[in-house]
Amino acid sequence: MNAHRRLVVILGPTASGKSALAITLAERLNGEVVACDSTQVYRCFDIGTGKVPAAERRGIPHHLIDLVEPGEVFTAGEYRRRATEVLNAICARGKLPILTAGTGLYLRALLEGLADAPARSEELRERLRQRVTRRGAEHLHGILKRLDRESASRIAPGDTQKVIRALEVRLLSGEPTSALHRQERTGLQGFQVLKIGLMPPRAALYERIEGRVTAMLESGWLDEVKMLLNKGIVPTSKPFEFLGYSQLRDVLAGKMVLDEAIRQIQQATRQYAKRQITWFRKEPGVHWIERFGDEPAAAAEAFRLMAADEE
RNA sequence: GGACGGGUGGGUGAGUGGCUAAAACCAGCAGACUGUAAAUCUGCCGCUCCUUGCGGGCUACGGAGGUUCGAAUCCUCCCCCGUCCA
Repeated sequence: MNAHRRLVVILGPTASGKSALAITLAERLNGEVVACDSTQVYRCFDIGTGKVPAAERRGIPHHLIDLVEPGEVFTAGEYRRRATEVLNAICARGKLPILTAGTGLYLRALLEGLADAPARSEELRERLRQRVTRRGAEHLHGILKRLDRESASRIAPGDTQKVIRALEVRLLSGEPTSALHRQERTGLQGFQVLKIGLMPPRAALYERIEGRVTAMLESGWLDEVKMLLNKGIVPTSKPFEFLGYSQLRDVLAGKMVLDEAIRQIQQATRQYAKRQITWFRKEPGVHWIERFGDEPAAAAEAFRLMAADEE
């Protein structure tokens, strides 16, 4: 009965114009925007994470933004739960949900589901991390090799973060991660999904990223960071790892000059965009538009795709 | 004019006779990714040829010569850069 509920996903690298296209589509198709972005879920970190200011939302509701405090840990599993709820609620209201996706893992978690694996355990992670400090990354990978040979062969010995997660799953569930991953997972139910990918030419994208960084600074990014610090948000909390925030934090601490920070932020953002492109390239069933989302031609193409998808 | 120090691959920068197409890092490109994902990690990275191999050829350490079986590494001259002395 609800198989004809629709979901539009707009995906693409940072600065490709996802938000602009989403708002345009939402205005004309009675839609609401749902963010699929691991950084926008954090409150107070606004400018650098690219949240669309309320004044520029043209009355379109935006969801899954400002979900947690800076000190909290947010995960793909949590995103999936919240997003599923929000999507269902939007449809129940008779509106069209439009997802703007920059975080590939969250999108996959939502659409395809996650394995039935245990959530993270800070205590266990701490213990494993200490082992790495004392015995080295290779040692931990060796343990994984004994406990879950298959996962060990797929994870590089130097990738401590992933080695720890695999061990965590194995130790907490008693089963190898590889086995859990083979089990059936349930993805998003009852939606007809249309994926639109924005892929402007690389050089133009990089240029836009550079301009975007300076524009963010002009709109008060540095003051935002200053306020966060004054408010007492710990400088080592998770969101301070986000692109730009660590550099601006260092500028305010007198450890870096602004020009150097700008250079580094632009560079890091380009590298990030590249990683997103690598991830999205293999996302199945994407209708690619080789333009920025704010170009009229991109919107026209998106509407065409929507209409074609209707049938 | 003189005394030192230095000129290395896109950048920084090791290397003082063969193990060096030349460490390491950065940038760049490509890739991986199931609960930290704006994170984390991996590969490639002078040109070229093929039977794609711990394969062949060519070019390369400011320039030109020289010593040597062999030079980024030693010698000579020259050109630049930095510091100091006049």
